[in-house]
Amino acid sequence: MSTKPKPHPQQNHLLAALAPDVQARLFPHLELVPLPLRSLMYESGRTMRHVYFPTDAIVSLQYIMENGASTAILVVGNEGLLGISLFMGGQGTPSRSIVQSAGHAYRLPRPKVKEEFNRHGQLLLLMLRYTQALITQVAQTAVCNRHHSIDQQLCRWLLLSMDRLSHNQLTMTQEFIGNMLGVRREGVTQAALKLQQQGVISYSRGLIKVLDRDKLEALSCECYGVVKKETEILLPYLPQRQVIKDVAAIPVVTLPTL
Amino acid sequence: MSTKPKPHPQQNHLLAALAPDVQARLFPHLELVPLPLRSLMYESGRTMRHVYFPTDAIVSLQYIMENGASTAILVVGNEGLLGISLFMGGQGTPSRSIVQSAGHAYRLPRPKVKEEFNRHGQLLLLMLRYTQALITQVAQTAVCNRHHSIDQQLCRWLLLSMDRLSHNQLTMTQEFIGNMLGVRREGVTQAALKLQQQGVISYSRGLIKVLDRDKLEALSCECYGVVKKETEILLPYLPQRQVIKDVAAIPVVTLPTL
DNA sequence: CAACTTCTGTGCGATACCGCACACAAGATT
DNA sequence: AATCTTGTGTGCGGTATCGCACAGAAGTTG
Repeated sequence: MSTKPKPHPQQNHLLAALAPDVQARLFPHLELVPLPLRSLMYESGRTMRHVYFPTDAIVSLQYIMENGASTAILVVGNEGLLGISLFMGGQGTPSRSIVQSAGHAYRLPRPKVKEEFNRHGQLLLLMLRYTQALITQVAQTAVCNRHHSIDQQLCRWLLLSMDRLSHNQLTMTQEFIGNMLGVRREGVTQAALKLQQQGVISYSRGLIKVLDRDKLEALSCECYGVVKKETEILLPYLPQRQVIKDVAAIPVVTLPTL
Repeated sequence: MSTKPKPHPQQNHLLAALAPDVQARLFPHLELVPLPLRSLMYESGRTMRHVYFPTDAIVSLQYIMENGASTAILVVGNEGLLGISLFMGGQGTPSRSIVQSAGHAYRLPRPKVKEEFNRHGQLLLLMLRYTQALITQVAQTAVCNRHHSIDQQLCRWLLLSMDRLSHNQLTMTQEFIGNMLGVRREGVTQAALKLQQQGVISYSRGLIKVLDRDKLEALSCECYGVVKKETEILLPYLPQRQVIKDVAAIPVVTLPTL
């Protein structure tokens, strides 16, 4: 086992934006959870027991149809959280959450979330704001699914993923992207080929490198920009505070295999 | 002017579900607003000043693309409310709200909503639960747009509208439905023809009558059922209470022309 | 009644995407 | 090296939907 440095809770923008006293209250109850590539964090019908705040992982939320077809409706990274039903009032959602880029998340158990909800403090306000941004993303996905080509949607998808990473490499096959966009793998192949020929990306066997981000944005549909702009209005980036010193004291948890 | 009986606040399920003391506190601050067919209740970029609780009107929320194409992502009737951004934390949303079936709504001004939010009472809990149901509807719309035929989506649309009416007649042209579904008018014509030939609906010049609701459900995609089921879990129907006696005392407001 | 507007029906070629089948290429396993 | 698995490229016919053009039908207005 190597001793890689633990990710810090402040890598998650929502946690980072909290006032020092709120951080001091909450952080002792956080648990660090490694999120391996392609692991399932949630499956329809189950009950979520934690809210997850990703630090360096990306999670996709997808709906599965009766015939097995699927579509991703949302991408969550360190700008957000997973498990809104815990404070919105439901037990779960008819969706599935899959780790799209390996990393970690800090999680807060349900009772603590409830406690914080009742306290009616800063965390609740942030969670609700994030939820509103989330709705925008889902809605724009609906519009995009209706009106835009696979080419455009692939660009949007790559950008959504890029924004939540600190580097420019994505680990996902065209088959996987097809599942996320709800289109055929061959359709993704065609679109990816065009992008590669234009020098926007390069890829091989599940490893995609983004070479020209500006061009990618230019080739994407407006949906990416609309959501980004709206999110920035709702969740303006707040300077990270440094409060916790002893990250090492936070326990590490292993997700049960699903 | 005729003296039709005013709709009662309790016709809105969320208001009806409130405890008597909450109703007593809130209802004096409600205003009745007539919602004429096709009027615009909200347009992207504006600031919403009220939360609207429809009693007998239906409102559609749509996103407009740069090229003018549009798609409805949500239908709101007496089961819900309009203006979630007022308590979720934003100023507005990049969407447009149009009255799809004439009727009325009671509205609560922003300061009162805020007050109620801070009180952290039953109304907030209900609004959040409704918001979660709303997310499910938007997400399912995204999936539906990706995977289902115009035929199926027309059925879903008719059912969504039917559920929010007390009768079986819809006043909307095929052109209008096309705008809502984000498809061509001709596509709607084809789908509607099939339904009429099967005796499921009959229609003429903007007036649609649903003749066989069961068949409509059978012909619809699963999306309708998924959302309905999820909504029923989140917002089980609560018996209506009768508290307010003097409905006539509630002021009637006219929406500014947009 | 005539003229006009609105709504609905229909035809036709173009296009995007699908489903399927298969070939090939890059790693992984033995 | 031989084999196997996984990921990617390609071709082909089928289908849903589009964009456009136009015709007819049902109300509306003058």
